[in-house]
Amino acid sequence: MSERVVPAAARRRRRPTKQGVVLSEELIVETALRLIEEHGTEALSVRRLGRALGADPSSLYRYFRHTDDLMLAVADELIGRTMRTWRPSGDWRTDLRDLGLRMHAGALAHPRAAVLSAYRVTGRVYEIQAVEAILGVLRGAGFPDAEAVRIYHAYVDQALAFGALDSANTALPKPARDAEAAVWQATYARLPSDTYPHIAATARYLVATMRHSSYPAALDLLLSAAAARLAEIRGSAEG
Amino acid sequence: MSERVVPAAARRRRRPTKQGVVLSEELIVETALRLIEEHGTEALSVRRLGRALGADPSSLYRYFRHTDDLMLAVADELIGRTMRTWRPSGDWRTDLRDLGLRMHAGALAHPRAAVLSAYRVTGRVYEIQAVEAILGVLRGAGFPDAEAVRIYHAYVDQALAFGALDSANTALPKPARDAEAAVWQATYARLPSDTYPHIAATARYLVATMRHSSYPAALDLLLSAAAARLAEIRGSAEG
DNA sequence: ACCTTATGACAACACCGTTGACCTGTTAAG
DNA sequence: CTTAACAGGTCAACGGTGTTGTCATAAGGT
Repeated sequence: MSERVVPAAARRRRRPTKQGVVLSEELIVETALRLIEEHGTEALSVRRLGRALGADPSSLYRYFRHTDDLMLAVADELIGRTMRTWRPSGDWRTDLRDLGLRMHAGALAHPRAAVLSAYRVTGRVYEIQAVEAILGVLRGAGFPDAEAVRIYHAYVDQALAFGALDSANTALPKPARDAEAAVWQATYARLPSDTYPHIAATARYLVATMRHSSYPAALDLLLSAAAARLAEIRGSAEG
Repeated sequence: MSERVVPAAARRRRRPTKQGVVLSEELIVETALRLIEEHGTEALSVRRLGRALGADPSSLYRYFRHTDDLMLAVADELIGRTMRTWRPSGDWRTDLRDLGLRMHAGALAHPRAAVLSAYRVTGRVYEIQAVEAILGVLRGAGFPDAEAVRIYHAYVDQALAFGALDSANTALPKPARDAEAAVWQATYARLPSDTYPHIAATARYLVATMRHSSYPAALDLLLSAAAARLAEIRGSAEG
């Protein structure tokens, strides 16, 4: 053993697989993403990925230390794709709203990766660029550094957390999701108004909104609060 | 097979295990929670739980259809514990803040259950009570129904999402967590200020805040925005 | 006291991630 | 052009997982 994984830059001997495929970090990451896209969250295992690539599962351990490492790479690629298509307009609130929704959408498109990337710091290129960009928007808007960091942190974690939450839900096997919907219709919509007055009174709204993610609403609340804070700051700076 | 699981109410023959334990849904749920508490997230598997109970793993399938069902039961018990110790004061903002922090803390204490309960509707007793209580606080504060539901949804999902996010992080094996911390210190704190001016400028704040959960900050932002919205509503109602 | 049957136990299945030992084609040095 | 080193692919195995079909038995109603 000693060191099984060789850093991508130092790779030289491109020996093809028995089935003729030439492996690479990128090919593996792409295939993993494709697998998740096509066959859902649970389709991703080292063994299946090996099969999809036309390589022995254990070969992957020449490129990634564990499954986790692989998932971090996938996660970073995801961040990269989101950032690559983002064009800041100059208005901080619009930009952060837009970016938040993009990150959320990206997460939904790749549920399993989203869950992993949400609670891990990849420390890879794209992640760093994203951090820089968001901090830039906030500081550009006039938030003082400490405040910018505080809001940055809440903003990013919120996007990641909702992304993970909603995509975990998305990734449920179909019967389970149907069961969820049924619970709302069957259980919550029919609770008696004497024991559960508040639920009964709002049942129609509840059933309607529960279908959609609450992320946009939560995001708007956060941005409103930030805007209010900024107005305060500007006011006291002038006064 | 046909139907392996018998509803709790209909159980009659309390046959003890080979090792002399009398199983029950409650005992299983409690043991599962204890196992998570004592030996961390990964200590929970059907087989280990069976061992801890002194029963064959397959016996558990007489009580729960799959692991998932079991986890939902665990999740609901968690909600129950949180609600049982909550004493509303009458001030909506204080109460929601308090409850949010409690839910978050509860999630952190039981990482694996938190992750599961975050994206599932249990439809069980305690969950329903929680929904009723929160809606009650919001409507009592004067939010009109549609608005109350919108805020309820964002509030709950945010609590669950951050709970899951932070507890997933908590549940990382120790070496992985140390690695995370190292990434912040080693990578982010040392980026050159010419290519990453915003990160460099705020590095000290970044490193400091990244240690703590951003949930309290996010919660406060959400509640501020809700308060602002409420003031607006009251204003237009009077005017 | 008997019979039914709920419920526990057993054994097996198909999967999983990971690793140590082995083998071989590529490549760089002579 | 040959050759030797070794990166990188393969194989087989380990110990784990959730789940299920089948069997055995003690509890409880009659």
